Amino acid sequence: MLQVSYIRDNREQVLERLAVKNFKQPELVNEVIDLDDKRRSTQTSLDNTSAEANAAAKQIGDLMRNGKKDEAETLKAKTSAWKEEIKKLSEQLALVEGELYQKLVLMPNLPHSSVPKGSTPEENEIVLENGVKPNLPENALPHWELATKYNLIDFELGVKITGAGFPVYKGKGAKLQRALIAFFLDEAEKSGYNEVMLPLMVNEASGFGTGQLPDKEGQMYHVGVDNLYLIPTAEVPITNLYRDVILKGDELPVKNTGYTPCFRREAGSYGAHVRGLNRLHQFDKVELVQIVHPDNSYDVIEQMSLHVQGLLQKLGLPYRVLRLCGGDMSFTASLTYDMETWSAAQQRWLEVSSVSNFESFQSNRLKLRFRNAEGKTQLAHTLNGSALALPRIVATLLENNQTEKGIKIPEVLVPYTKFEWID
RNA sequence: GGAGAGGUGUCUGAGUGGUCGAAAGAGCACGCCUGGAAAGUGUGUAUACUUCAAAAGGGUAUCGAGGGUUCGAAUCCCUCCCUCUCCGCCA
Repeated sequence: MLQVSYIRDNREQVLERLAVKNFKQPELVNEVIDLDDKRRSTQTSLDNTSAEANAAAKQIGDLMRNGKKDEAETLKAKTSAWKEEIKKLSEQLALVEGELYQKLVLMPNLPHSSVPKGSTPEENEIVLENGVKPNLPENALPHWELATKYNLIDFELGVKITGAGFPVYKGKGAKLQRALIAFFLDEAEKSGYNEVMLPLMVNEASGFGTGQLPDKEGQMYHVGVDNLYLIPTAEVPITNLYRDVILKGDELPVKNTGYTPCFRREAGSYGAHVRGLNRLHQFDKVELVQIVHPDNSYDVIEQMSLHVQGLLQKLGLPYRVLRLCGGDMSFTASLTYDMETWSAAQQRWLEVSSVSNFESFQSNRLKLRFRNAEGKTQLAHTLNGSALALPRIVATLLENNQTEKGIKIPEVLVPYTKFEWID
């Protein structure tokens, strides 16, 4: 959520930057400012009236104590007008605040100046491409066939016990999952992240805090009896750890990492592109979250991008980094890098990580602040990134490393898998 | 799930209708003291809004959340949430 004060002070710039995101309702900017004017004037009237009523109440108390009952009664008689006024103004204020909030949550975050204008994925900027795409033989198999051939993943069994999109990993397939999780967590720790293990369900307040609610409710699984949501990403519980928190200046940066399964309903996505591991309802992911000083957040996003790239390099996977264009970015981000690996058998790029700077868009809603050098509270910047999401890594690993004699495990993973080949 | 107790500031904890944004202590910050530290001592120490104000400061709201009673609510009433203790169940 954007700060109203920022919108007020930077009206033209806000309009310009919203245009980069192809925002369709620029009129909201003026509406928000108007509503805020109304909010302020109503608040002022309410405050003034309350001040009068408070003064009278205090006076009545004094009169009673001094035995001047008659005077107290006279004054009492006058208070009903204030009470009515206060009630009316409070209702008005609640109404205006509600309207203002409704408009404000419709406004996306402002893109960073480096974000290219554009509306389709084709307009994303390719920042760099790294690694060698393997030349697979004619008869190379896509990962879902390899998974079956080597008895690594059973999609049918998942359907039987749960439904489509809930794969069952078996034998070396299961071990590979565990190895990747441990590898990613160890690498994060080396980069200074503190590991946390978290609830996989969150309450409504947390859903609001990171912006999944109210709009994206349909993307999460909801446990009705207890009104809890299965997390779509570890970002939700990790970031909400800091909801309503004021950090000391020297506590920044906060660097947390966590492994969790992620649950996404992905309603309406079917077809060839979601075959196998390409898109699932439940998948595993290691997430990085940082809370930083606003001055540093753009340095930090570069560091996070390098961390993710390091993982892909160590795994020997060809990848590219995209700077997302305004139209392809998420609602909440100011700048996003997507990392994609080359899936050699499918002959397409698969997104395996997304690293974003949210500036104060999330922290405003979370009320995540820190005490700055002047001792004042100030909204912190938040960033997060996957490092990494497992399924597509597994997909490209299986496809790209397939040989006549089996699938070769990358060297860095062998200490974790304890086997070098899937055969 | 049953029975009971309770939710106050960074923490402990007082406060049962007005003088309470809230005692006291601890912690923390700054200063004095000291060769240095401890002890001692002094001051300060919530958040948000503000078309009051240059600032100091002032006003308003907030004592789990939301409603209500009252001229006036941390304090009384109602609803909800949460925590603790005992019993039951259980990895």
